[in-house]
Amino acid sequence: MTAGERRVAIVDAALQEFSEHGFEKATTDAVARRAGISQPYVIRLFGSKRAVFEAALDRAFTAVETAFSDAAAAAGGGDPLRAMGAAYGRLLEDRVLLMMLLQAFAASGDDRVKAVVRERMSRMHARVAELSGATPDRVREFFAMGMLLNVVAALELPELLGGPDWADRMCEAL
Amino acid sequence: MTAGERRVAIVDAALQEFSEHGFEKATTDAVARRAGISQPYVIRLFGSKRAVFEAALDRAFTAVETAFSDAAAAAGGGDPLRAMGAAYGRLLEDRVLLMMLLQAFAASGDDRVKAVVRERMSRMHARVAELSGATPDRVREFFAMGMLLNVVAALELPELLGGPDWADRMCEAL
DNA sequence: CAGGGTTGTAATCGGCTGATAACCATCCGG
DNA sequence: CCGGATGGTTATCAGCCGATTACAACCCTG
Repeated sequence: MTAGERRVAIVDAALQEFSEHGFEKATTDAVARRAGISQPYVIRLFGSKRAVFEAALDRAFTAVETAFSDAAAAAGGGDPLRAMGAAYGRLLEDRVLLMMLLQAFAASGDDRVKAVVRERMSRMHARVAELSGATPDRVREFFAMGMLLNVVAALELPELLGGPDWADRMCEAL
Repeated sequence: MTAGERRVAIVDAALQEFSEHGFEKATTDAVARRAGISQPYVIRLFGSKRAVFEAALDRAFTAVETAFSDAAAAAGGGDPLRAMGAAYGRLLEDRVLLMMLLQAFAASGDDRVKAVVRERMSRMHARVAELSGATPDRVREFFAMGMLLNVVAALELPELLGGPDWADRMCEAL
């Protein structure tokens, strides 16, 4: 397997580990085992644990951006913002991407992570505003609901549906 | 100083450390130094690092609940939900409480943390619905905007006001 | 088939950190 | 003044984890 393919596999594994455990608790050894290789090789291909984290974060943001672009393109005559919201809801299903974003927000105490997140969020905001043509108020509400859904995903509230009604109420936004 | 007073001081220190660094990266030694005592004493008074975290989390949730109750009580004839939103904005100013909540969400990969957060969020949701008398839709939007503000606080976007316009747009919700 | 680049591993190190154990100081009631 | 309860500390351990080093297998290409 080429180093490039290996890198992809490592980012796959890293996305799982970091999204579940966060930057600090996730170990490069767990990433390596998940990718089927040895821990030192992970470090060698990326240089450091932080670099692996940033690669995984980059993929997560890129996936969301792609989903938004595709949804807007496929919206046709409908409301692009609603189409993007539905696309985000679909991303929610596997929980991994969204948890990764939440972990990145939480890791923003670190200045480098914060800089990356700021830059990507800035891009995403501009892109959503451009694709949707919506008012600033609606765009803000769109992002607010997205953040709520991140937390809903983190707490695994969908599995509570049919339970306490507050979970229902929050989830029906989809 | 009595053990009870010491516990309060430790929770104060823990709130700072955990909110900034998250559960994993924050150290009991840093908490101890901030509280002006030795690291083993922190462990002895709380039993474990996790217990310190949970105590700090409890205080954060309680502070928010108190702020909401006070705001609703002081709302008079005005809109209680708007008053609570303003109160949340005021809490945002010191960033610590909100960051603590965000860290708790991120730490929800841990089942015990997740259980605590679910329970407290459930209580808070019920309380807000009761105090405000608002429709489920409005209550959900209220929480969504709160989650957005958490992220805004984490990324320290207010310091960007006057910079890229997306930060302005998100912050003007206050 | 020589040999260098590529892909990978085993062994190990070194620092950090939560937790434990043992000990010490101070205060106060009888 | 004695002795236990209370409020602490120092010293130390034991495990984890990221990173480094040195080495090994493989595969092309000339």
